[in-house]
Amino acid sequence: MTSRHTFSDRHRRTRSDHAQETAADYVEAIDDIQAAEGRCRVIDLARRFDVSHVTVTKAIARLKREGLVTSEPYRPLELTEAGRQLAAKARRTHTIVYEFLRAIGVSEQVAAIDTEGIEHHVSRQTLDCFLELTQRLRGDQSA
Amino acid sequence: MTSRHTFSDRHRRTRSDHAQETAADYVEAIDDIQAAEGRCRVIDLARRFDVSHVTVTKAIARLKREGLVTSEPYRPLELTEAGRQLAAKARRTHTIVYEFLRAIGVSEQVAAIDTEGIEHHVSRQTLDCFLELTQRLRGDQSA
DNA sequence: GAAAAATTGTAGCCCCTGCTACAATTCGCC
DNA sequence: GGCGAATTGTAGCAGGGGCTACAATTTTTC
Repeated sequence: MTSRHTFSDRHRRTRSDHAQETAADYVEAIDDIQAAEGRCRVIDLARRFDVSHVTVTKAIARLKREGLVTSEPYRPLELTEAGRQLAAKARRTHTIVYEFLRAIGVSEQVAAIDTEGIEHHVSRQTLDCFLELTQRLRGDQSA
Repeated sequence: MTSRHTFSDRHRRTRSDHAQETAADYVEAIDDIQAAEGRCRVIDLARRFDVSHVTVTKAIARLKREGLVTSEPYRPLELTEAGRQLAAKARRTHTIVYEFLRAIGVSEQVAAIDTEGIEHHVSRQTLDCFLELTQRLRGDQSA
C-alpha cells in the first residue's frame, strides 16, 4: 500500500501510457478535422484511423471521462480547453519529429509513418536535440 | 478484402503490432539474461520489466504459441531459433537507436529510456539514416 | 530429509482496443 | 413531410496486458 505503490506507478503507466498516446492522437485528429471541415464527427475519425466507428466511440467515451472531449449524442465532437492544449502540444511534437526525420534524409512517406510511431516516445531532451540538429543540418550542407 | 486490406494494413497492425513489440522485448531480454545468468526464469523477466510474474507467464504463453520460446513447466525459458534471430535483430536495432541518440547529444539515461520507446517504430530506412548520421557526427566535430 | 522460501502455475478480475450485428437518430433528397 | 441513406449508439465477443489470491512445484536451508 505504501512502498509498493510508489514503486508500481511505473507500470501503472505502462497501461495508461498507451491510453495517453491514443488520447493525443485523437485530440490532434479532432483538431485537424475541425480545422479542415468545420466539425469533427465520429465517422471522420473512424476513416482517419481506419477503424470501425465503434472503436472510435469507445475511445471518445474515455476522452470524455478524461475531460478532453465533450459531445451530445448524435452530435459532432468538441474539444475542451484541455483537449485543445493537448492537441497543440501533440502537433508541435509531431512537427519537430517529422521535420527532423526529413532533415536527416528520410523520405516523406516513411517519415510520415515513423513519426506517428515515434512521436509519443521522445522525451523533451531528445526533442530538443532533434530541433537543434534539424537546424544545423539545414544550414550546413556538408554531406 | 482487396483495396480495403492493403489500406488498412497499417492500422490492423495496431493491435498485433503491440504484441510484436512486446515479443521483441521479451526475446531480447531472455537472450540478455541467458547470456548474463546462464538461464532465464520467469521471475527474472518479471523483475526486468517490473511486472508481476503472472503477466510474464501470460506473455510467455503467447511467445510459445508463436514459436519463439519453449519451456517445460517450472523450468527456465529457452529461445527457439526464431526467437534467437528475433532477439539478435532487436538488439541490432536497439544499439543503432541508442548510439544515434547519444551521438546527437542525448544523455545516457534519457537515451536508454527513449530508445526503448522508439526502437519498435523506426523503419529500415530511418535506421539507415540514423547509422549514417551517427558515423558522420562522430567523425565531424563541427558543432 | 523436511520445513521454509522462492518460483511457477492457475483462476478470476479490470481496462483498452478491435470487431460484427443490430437499434436509434439524424441527414439528404424527392 | 417522409423515406432511404448515413451516422451514431449499444450489446456482446476476442484478445492483450495488468493485477491479486491461492495452489503447486522447485530450491534452499537447517
